[in-house]
Amino acid sequence: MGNPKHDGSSHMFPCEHCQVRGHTMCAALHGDHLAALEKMRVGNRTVPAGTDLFRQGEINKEVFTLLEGWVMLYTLLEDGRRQINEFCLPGAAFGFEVERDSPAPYTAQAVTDVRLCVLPGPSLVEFLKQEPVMLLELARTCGRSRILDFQHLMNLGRRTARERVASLLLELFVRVRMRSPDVHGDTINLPLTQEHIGDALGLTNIHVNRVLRGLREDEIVTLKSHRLEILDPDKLAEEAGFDSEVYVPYLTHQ
Amino acid sequence: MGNPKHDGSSHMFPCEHCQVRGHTMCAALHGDHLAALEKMRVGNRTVPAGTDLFRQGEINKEVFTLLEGWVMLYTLLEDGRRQINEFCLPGAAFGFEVERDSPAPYTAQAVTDVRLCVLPGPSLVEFLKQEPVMLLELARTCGRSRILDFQHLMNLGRRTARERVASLLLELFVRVRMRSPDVHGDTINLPLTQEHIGDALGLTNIHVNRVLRGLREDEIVTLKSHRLEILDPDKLAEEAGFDSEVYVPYLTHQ
DNA sequence: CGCGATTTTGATCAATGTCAAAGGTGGTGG
DNA sequence: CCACCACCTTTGACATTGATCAAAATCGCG
Repeated sequence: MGNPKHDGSSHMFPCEHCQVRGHTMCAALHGDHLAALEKMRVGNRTVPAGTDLFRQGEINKEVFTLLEGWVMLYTLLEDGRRQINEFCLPGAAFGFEVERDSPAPYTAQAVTDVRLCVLPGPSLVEFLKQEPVMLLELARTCGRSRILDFQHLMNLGRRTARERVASLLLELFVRVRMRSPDVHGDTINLPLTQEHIGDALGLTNIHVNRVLRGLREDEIVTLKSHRLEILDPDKLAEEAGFDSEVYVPYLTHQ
Repeated sequence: MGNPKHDGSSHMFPCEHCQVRGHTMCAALHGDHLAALEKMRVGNRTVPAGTDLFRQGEINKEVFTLLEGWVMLYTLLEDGRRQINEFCLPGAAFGFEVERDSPAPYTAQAVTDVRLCVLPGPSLVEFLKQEPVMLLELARTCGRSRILDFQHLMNLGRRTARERVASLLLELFVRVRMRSPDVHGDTINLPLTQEHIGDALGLTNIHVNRVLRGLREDEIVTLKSHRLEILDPDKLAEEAGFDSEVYVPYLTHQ
């Protein structure tokens, strides 16, 4: 776990060339407006897996946009129980301070090595007031995330362990695939441990393991050395109780 | 369950006199700006307990602001399992269509008799583009709601039944109390059945009942005929694992 | 008073957690 | 290039929480 590498000269990464801009609220900006945002940037940052971007209970004033890699947002109880609230994929933004000067109620930690774009929160808020279209996109994105949260509440509250695992794997498969529409096939990289999966689904890593074995034996999915392969998409969707009609639209951007 | 009573003449309820405006995104508006919003209003609406405002799977184009009573947002699985995602209290807004022309992924239903302010969604979106401060407040409110969602994810994923019940009761007590700062005392109206509580917490109504008995026997809270009395606030907070420092700020508006 | 909805209690069961320990795997330094 | 180590996965035996099934008691309301 090394130190973050910081790129001071932010003009080295012009927003014009940003690989994920189309998936972010920045997509709304062009020309001078985009240039103004670019001037505001703290810069890009690269951190190794395991790094905390900010911690539960501490004040955070930076807004991050994930360029590459996976980040997770989680909450801890005092005795160490962990709930992973969200897995962030490239294009996702996080770190907005919704309540001024309040400590962050969750931790953001890099799951893999990660590359981020960093903006100063307070300046961004001022900027957004001048750019209602971008602000609207932020609000929409937040709304979409809440729909995903609802899906996860359903997972935790009312689904069996097997349904939860199926649902999460399918969700992640769809989300990863939607970011790279030109790639096809039934396999993706999934840089999570079984403990990550358990902490997102309210299960122990041990039980996740047993469920994964079941899904493998039934030839629905396999998960081996961070590769997720979907053997039977229809059966998986059925196991997950995943209503594609309703939920896929909300997985697109995020 | 009667029909909704609709008030056609929206000028009968000027926004100036709105009881909950201070708790909503409308708080940002004054003078002509507020008048413009008022002109847009469909009007106020009164519906009896049990009415669906909109249903999962159907398109909804109205944005509701709750003026009086309780509303719940829930998601159903095909076999009838229900997850209540949120209890809305006066001042809460819901019904925004975050994904254009997509079916609502959850149902909004009145828990009690309810009075609402109704705005046409598409016009509101256009209006918000002209009112960045109000739009910012909308985004902030959505962000705050997500923090609550995270709290609920922790409930469902990592807390025991007793902790969940304690946490929900404390949350609702605080939220109800914060809306009427001049009222004091250790008792509030809680118009939920034990089945509502179970469906919000991923428990059966039967188990909720047993947990409530435990909390009553330990002289922590009593819940009888829709009155919630907090006998021992400190013990309750301890049972709930509720970190007031961190979470109370996010309960204020919503 | 009577009916449907809700609460309450008891007995039993199943899903998932806990504890323990044995394999694997990948990465690092000698 | 190998050996070691930390971390992760896998499996088994057993414990526990909360679900399920059944039924009685109570409540609110017309």
